[in-house]
Amino acid sequence: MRSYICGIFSNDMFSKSCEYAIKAMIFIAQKSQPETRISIKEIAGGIGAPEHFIAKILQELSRKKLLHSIKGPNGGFYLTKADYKTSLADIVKVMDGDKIYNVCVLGLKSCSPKNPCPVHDEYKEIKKNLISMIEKNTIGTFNQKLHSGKLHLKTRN
Amino acid sequence: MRSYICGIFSNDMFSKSCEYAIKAMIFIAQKSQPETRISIKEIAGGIGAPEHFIAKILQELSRKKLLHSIKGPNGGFYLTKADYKTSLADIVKVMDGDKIYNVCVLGLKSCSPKNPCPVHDEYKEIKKNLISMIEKNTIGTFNQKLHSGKLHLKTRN
DNA sequence: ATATAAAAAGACAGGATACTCTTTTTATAT
DNA sequence: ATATAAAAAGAGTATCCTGTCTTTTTATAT
Ligand code: FES
Ligand code: FES
Repeated sequence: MRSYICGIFSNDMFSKSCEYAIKAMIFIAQKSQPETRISIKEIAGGIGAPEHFIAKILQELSRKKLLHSIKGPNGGFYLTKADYKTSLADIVKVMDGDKIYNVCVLGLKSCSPKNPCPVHDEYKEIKKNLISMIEKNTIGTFNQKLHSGKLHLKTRN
Repeated sequence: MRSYICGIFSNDMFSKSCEYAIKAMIFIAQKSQPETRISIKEIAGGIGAPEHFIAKILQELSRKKLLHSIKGPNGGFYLTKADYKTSLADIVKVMDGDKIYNVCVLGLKSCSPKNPCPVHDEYKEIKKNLISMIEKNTIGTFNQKLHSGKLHLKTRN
């Protein structure tokens, strides 16, 4: 058995970058009042991610307008009201592209009913649910749940 | 956006090794009559995998008794009747371990209701379906479908 | 204007998966 | 017994994600 730690099946469901991106968005939503800015250091500590690594990710999210930032003293990251409508799917697409919609679980060039791999039919429904889930859930909905106090963001339990 | 090709979400659902393992098992089941042996070369060609790479994978599957092999002239790989009962879950466990049962999609140390990450509840049902799917589907069931002629194994369409 | 604080950007190191190449072992046929 | 064919095993390479470090840019406060 390979020692590689895997996700749903063999790999992580999300890339590490994508995991951190989702957690960071949720953390910022939770911590920031509208227009309050949070620093990279605070975010990194809050979600248990390497500081310089999460910095890169925040830059990417910022470039794609999923969050906003201001440089200089008292600067930092923040979300606008509109940003709370960002879905998990939006984040995943920014971090890893839209492969989710056409990737075959067995590695065929593309997933389609015309060229189905052996597990295509079995996976079809699951895939639909997965996509529906990440499209429906937004940062705002997670934020509400977090305030109920039972959810965790840090890697180490 | 990173150029990394991803699976369900960001990563491949299965590792490449696991994909090849599943395809190889299905291919062998399809090609071999009981006790007929198939060579590495034939398997590699049949599923579109690198020859020496699939060799390693077949060795691993063989060590774990998911398939059988004989060395020497006229040697090769084959499946016994019992081997047809191998489930996708069995293969995944051999190739990548049983992380599927306790990995958190957001990278927490473990997935549990006591320490839920923000997407835990949304993911719970999907995870159940995924696990159920790979546990129910066996090499034998795929083999029957393959013989209907519409399924594909090779990476390139 | 200057110092400062914070993000943005660039370059680099580590580790794991994916893949290749070579040698060894073993069973078969002659 | 010997040659041969095929899997088993070992060693090494490439690529990519992950993570670290340093420098640059920019906005703020004094
Ligand atoms: S073709 Fe493989 S999952 Fe659709
Ligand atoms: S705790 Fe994250 S998926 Fe269960």
